Amino acid sequence: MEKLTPRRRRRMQRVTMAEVAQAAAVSPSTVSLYLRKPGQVSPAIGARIAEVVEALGYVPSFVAGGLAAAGSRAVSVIVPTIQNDFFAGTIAALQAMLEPAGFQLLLGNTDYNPSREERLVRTALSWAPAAIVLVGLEHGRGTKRLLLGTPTPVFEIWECGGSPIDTAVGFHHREVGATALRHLAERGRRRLAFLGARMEEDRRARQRADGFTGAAAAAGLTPPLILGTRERASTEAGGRLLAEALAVPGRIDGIACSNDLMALGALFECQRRGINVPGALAVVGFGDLGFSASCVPPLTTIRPPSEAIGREVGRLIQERLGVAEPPDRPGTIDLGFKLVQRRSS
Amino acid sequence: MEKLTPRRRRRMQRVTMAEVAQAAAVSPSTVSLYLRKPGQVSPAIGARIAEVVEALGYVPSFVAGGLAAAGSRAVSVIVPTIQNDFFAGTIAALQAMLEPAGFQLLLGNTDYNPSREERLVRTALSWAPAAIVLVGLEHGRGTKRLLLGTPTPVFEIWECGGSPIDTAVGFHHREVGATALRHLAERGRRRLAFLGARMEEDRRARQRADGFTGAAAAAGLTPPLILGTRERASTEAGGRLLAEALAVPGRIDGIACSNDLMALGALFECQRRGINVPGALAVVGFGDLGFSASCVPPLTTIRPPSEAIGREVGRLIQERLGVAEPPDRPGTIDLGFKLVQRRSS
DNA sequence: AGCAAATTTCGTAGCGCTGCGATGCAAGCC
DNA sequence: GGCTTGCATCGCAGCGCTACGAAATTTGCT
Repeated sequence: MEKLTPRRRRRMQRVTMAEVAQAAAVSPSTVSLYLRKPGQVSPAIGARIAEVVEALGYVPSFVAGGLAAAGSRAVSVIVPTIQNDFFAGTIAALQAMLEPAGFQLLLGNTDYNPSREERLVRTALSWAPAAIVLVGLEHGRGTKRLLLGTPTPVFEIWECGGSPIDTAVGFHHREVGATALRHLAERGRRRLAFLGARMEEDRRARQRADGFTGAAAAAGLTPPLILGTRERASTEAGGRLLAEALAVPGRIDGIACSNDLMALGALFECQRRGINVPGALAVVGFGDLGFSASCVPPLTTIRPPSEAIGREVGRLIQERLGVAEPPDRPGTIDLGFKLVQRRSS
Repeated sequence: MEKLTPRRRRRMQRVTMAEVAQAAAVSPSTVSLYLRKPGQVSPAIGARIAEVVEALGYVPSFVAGGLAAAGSRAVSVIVPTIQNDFFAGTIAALQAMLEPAGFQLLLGNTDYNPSREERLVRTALSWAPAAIVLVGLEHGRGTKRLLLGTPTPVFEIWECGGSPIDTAVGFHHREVGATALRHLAERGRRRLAFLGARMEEDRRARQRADGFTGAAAAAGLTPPLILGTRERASTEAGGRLLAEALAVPGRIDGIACSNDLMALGALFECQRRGINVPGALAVVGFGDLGFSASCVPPLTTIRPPSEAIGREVGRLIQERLGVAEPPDRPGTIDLGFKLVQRRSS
């Protein structure tokens, strides 16, 4: 029984580790060891291997490596949208932490759709990533089941206060809303409104609105007007919602927005209508985006720890690298936020 | 010679395809076939497999699959930065095209650093992606060598006019600059300036500036003032550069910016100084970002085909899926751009 | 020098899956 | 009936690499 047709399989790589080993006159194990832990190989042989790698243009296969090592150097990040400076900042910071360690980011965006989130989590797990990062503490049944059943570390970011699957890194959105309200109250504002985008889907925006309302009650103020829109945050929506708020009887004198982009739109609307900010209307945003410090007037806003979240998660992932067990119990890291007062309030 | 210590290796998966096969009383090949091409398996057996998959919570391993199939369902995307609405839009569109086909995006950002680009390309290739997407036509020596040596399809996006490695999908930035200039000239502006960010690193911003200058010469105008900054585009930088431009003797009456964010900053600066736009100064941006239609005054800008690039690349990747050979010769797809006139000019 | 200990190198057995050809079996044809 | 044809299913040999333990070599110590 001999091979009649020698099976010819499609090859993936041009140069394999075995070829490098042969050219350097060492065993494949040594090449592998050198590539992973150069310190454990004698300098002479190391140099020889390095030379051959360079000469042959060898590129290791993470696919094969991941299979053999039962785990890849990839981190799955699943966010609602990347067209949003909040998450983009976190992702960039995370990437900056992870890149030196040779990690790759696997990106997915759910567009605030739970069933897409589940599909993405499933795909993510198929890659056997070193960790999986997703936004928020609320997930669909199926998603939760998938995540609870995996040994992969799970990081839930940009939210605090619920019960995380593994580790949460974020801050309290209710507290953000309450802070905005207290600030406006301190500035003497009494008739307030909250302008939000995507309030149905974005639980965190809703939490900020709730915190705003709650703090108003605590301060003995008239319940604030809560206005929302289905669309994503934009200056256009901000302008439109402000117009709506102004049309309501009983003149408002202060607003908070779920996003600086909305706040900027409100500022534009004020400019169009000749409303003095902060004289007639105080405006507080959320996000401290690129333009917030230099618009007219500069925007008072609440700065979330976007980059800090990315950095912290990056750090935790590396810390957990070798560790097989998840921590004894789920943990939450509250990174807080900061009110940045500028001239719009 | 018997196994004294039965080698125990770390397992990657909780449930493997073999276990699914056993539970469904079929061979692993059939499970694999069903998962990849359900139509080629009889309905009865297909249903049985589906049931077992669900019951066991089986998640296939793309790592093992990719190794066996010599190629993975991942697409590497390497951009200068994701903190920029331009590229974020392209990535989102690409993701939307690819997600239904089960692809994953591998993201990297170079921060406009060529050596980081090379490192990222190397990492990307290690994943044996179905395609690799990067921004621009200019790459370091090493990067180019890596890309020329791979059978993986390479897409260079957001630029046209050079010689692509494989396929380019973008538009002409020089032409963007020229269009901005011609528009300003038509509106009767004669003393012009161009405000750019990251001009050293961002070749495309430079090309827009060059096109602006070139068209000015062609129109017989005084050579425009070209002002740049090292930092990334921001309203703050836009305001500062406008201040610089206004300080130069010989009053300017029209500006073009390398980015709508810069243009917005210029508008803010005008507002602060009481300069009438477009009366005393016409402003043209680039990007048509979210706020551009609703700022004060609404911004005339040039809209790049951000999403169209993503969609087109997504389409091309799927088209190339089974095909082993790259197209006969490199190709370029010019998606054009559009001047959107609003009230700032 | 002689021996134990430490360090460096190697051989081998998979990781979980897919592609290829083979096999079995029912249907179609002369 | 004997033959081909077509279809569904199966068996097996890897894909390229890493973990593990063992072998070979060097080092340290008396």
